[in-house]
Amino acid sequence: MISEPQNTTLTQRLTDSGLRSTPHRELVYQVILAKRDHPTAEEVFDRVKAQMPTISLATVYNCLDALVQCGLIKQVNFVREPTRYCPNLHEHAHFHDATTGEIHDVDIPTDVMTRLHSLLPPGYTAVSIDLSFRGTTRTPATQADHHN
Amino acid sequence: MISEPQNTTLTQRLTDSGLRSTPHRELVYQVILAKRDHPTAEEVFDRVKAQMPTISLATVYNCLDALVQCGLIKQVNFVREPTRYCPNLHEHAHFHDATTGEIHDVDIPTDVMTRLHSLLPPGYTAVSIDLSFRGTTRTPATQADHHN
DNA sequence: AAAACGAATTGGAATAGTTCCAATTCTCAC
DNA sequence: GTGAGAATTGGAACTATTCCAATTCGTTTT
Repeated sequence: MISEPQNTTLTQRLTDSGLRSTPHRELVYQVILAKRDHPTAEEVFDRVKAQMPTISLATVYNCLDALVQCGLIKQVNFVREPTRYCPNLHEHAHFHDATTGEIHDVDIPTDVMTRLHSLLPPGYTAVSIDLSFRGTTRTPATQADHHN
Repeated sequence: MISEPQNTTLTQRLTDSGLRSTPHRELVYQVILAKRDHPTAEEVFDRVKAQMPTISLATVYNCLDALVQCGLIKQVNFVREPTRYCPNLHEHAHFHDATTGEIHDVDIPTDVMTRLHSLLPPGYTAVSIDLSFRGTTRTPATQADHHN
């Protein structure tokens, strides 16, 4: 069930950043990949503990930092919420549903990305762009609400 | 030195949101307007204390919340940094200079705003958009670095 | 103007999220 | 297998924020 190429990428990326590939880091990464949501460090901790009960929260933070450092995951944060982690490396934005608390990925076309970069005054160079929406999704109440 | 119309706006906005205009809230707002930066609650607290030494941090948080609620200031947050507050009500983005730690406002033209909204899937309604860049500004080193 | 009511403020305690640290364990290179 | 350096651990420390009960303040009612 463990896909070889992904681990290769992981190891590759880690060593590229001068970091070691360790079982802990691999598991943390796997757990984040497994469920395409945006867990907090605490949530990652819980999920990882299921498979590696001895791991400590400090190590989870450490692993997450390592993965962020080597570019395999990204940190996302919303106002007064704990930091969340996201394995989607596509350029994308986040939509934070104020009602359900859910976070959805929203693709951003390249041209929009380019346009955003072009808004910066001369001399400014952005290494990352963070775009997040907050709002609501249509409640499928009066419609056919058949899927959950 | 206190501009009358601004206070009127403040009072207006507060009462519109069912909140009272109080000396504390007025001062907090003034202090944020006075310096066009992006202070944390703690920084606001320090600045306010200079003029009103008895105010408590809890009250500062309360006042900031009130001002956010009535739409006079906005919360901004960056990864693993305390929440910052911003009196610029224009649609704008933030550029976080990774080197200096400074935060600069970046205007966003209406058409870009519109374009961003249009990226959302049907049924999604965004009440706010949060756009922030992280990067560096050109170090005026080899150039004429005459202004500080 | 006094009383009464609700909102705002206060200080301190509590909580949440994250980082730090010293001791231990692990991994890799030799 | 030994040594050096990196990773992990648990717990304490720290920072940011919220909560709470008591008090104060402003308005409105009378």
